[in-house]
Amino acid sequence: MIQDPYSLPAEEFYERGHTYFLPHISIDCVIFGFHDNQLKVLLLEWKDSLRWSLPGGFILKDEDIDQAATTILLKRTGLEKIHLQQFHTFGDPNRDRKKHGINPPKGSNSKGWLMDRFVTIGYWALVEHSKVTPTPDAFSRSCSWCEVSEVPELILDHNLIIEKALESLRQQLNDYPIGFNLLPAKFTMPELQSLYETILGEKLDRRNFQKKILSLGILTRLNERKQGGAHKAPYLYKFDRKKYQMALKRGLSFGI
Amino acid sequence: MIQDPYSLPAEEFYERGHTYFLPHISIDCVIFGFHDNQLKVLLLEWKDSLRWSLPGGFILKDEDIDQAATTILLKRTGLEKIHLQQFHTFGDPNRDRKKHGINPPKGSNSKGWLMDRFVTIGYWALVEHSKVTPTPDAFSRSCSWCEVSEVPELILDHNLIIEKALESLRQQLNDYPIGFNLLPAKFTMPELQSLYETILGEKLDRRNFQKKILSLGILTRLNERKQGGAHKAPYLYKFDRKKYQMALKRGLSFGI
DNA sequence: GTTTTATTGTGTTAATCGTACACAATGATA
DNA sequence: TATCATTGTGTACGATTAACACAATAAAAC
Repeated sequence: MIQDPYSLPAEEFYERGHTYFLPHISIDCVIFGFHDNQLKVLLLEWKDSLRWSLPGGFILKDEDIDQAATTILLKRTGLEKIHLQQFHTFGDPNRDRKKHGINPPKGSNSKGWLMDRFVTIGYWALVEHSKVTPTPDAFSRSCSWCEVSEVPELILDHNLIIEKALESLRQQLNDYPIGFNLLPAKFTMPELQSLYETILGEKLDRRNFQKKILSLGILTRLNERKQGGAHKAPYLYKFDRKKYQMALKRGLSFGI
Repeated sequence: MIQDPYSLPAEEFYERGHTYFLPHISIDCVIFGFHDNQLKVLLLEWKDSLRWSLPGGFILKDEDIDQAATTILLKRTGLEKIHLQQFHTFGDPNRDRKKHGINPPKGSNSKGWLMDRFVTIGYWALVEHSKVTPTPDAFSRSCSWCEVSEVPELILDHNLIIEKALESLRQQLNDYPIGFNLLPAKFTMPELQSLYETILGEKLDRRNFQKKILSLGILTRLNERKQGGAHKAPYLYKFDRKKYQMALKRGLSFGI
């Protein structure tokens, strides 16, 4: 028994995965990034080049499910500390590759464990786009960012999973200041506003937005401005974890 | 193969359950009721009389997980149409009866499927207390209501599951008008307010509460008053599903 | 270099919403 | 018949949100 079954070649993973993992249970991750004023998700392109799917994985027989999700995130992005959120478990009995006409790799047993019905636990994650190294898994030829509104048809119910993840993300963005996880350490107010507008899908008033965000008292304005863009250079801000902790104690009222 | 494995005697269920259900996956239900101005949950007392647990069950190999939860609800309450909400999946590897010193029934195989590690999908449900017929399962001697703040120590992480369910319920109660599911068809404003106060754990102003609730435009005041109590008889109201649908379309702003 | 342009930084006003609060009406009880 | 606890209703104030205007600035155009 080796330590990391994900390092196995695809054929062996397919034939022997069931000795490592809980059967019938998987994890799927909707990994959000923000780039060029667009909200993107990380997708895998299969080696047969005809199918796309969400990054996913399985749960070791003695592994915590959050830990399993963290491992998947690390493998696909190279990042360790990631804002991670379980949001829904999908249990339609048609979540079954056989029923969707997905065949096992050539030469493999067509009754392999991967061809069973799976209940999948959905997680979404927020990552800083520029820090991610998209890395395909053993079954994929590529791993790449895709704008949320341009996601192609994915296997099984993965399109539905993205929809539900977005819904949950919008909800959370309204209740907690989690948007910073999608931006670099230093960012401008217009960048933050654009992020909110993109995710929530509505235009916001520039002045009221700034007032609201600053009133939370969790940002520090730096003595730097973002140079390079055309027009007036905006200030840079950073998210202040200490201020955030203090604000939490006295009760943080959010809602954009 | 019979149709309903839950009808099996406990011993047979224990020995042969794995032929019907997905392994390593369970469902646990936090069933909320409101009575005597108290929020209650339905608990099972085991036949050995020393342990308590949440009502739960398993997923048939070709069954939808929401359907599986609905079946559990029906078995324990006798009710069919129930407001049901999946809220979290619990996947600590220590969710394992062996690790918690829980023994299988006497004479049974100590390596039975029920002794494995389980990932459990948590649902909460809102029911009308007076309509429920609490019904124990094959492993339990009783099924009864327990005030939320007086829940005894339960098996595994079931106390944690209740905590998380409550958290999710409070959140939802703030976002959607779901409280009516806990009351009879006809109810008074003081009853509804008491329900909100109990779940949210705070006193509310009587007049502002009424204003807010009525402004939603989803209640109909009946030409009846609730007789019998001491003091002035309050009006009866009913939740109006049609008005609710219309309100949803024009955007329902909630938040108590 | 000067002008133009799009964008940033900031503050004021009006409208809305939430909170605090008072008094008359009612039904049972004393 | 008087008392009491509770219900039904309305108003005033403060806080929050939404709408809106103008000066400052950095790059680009001329």
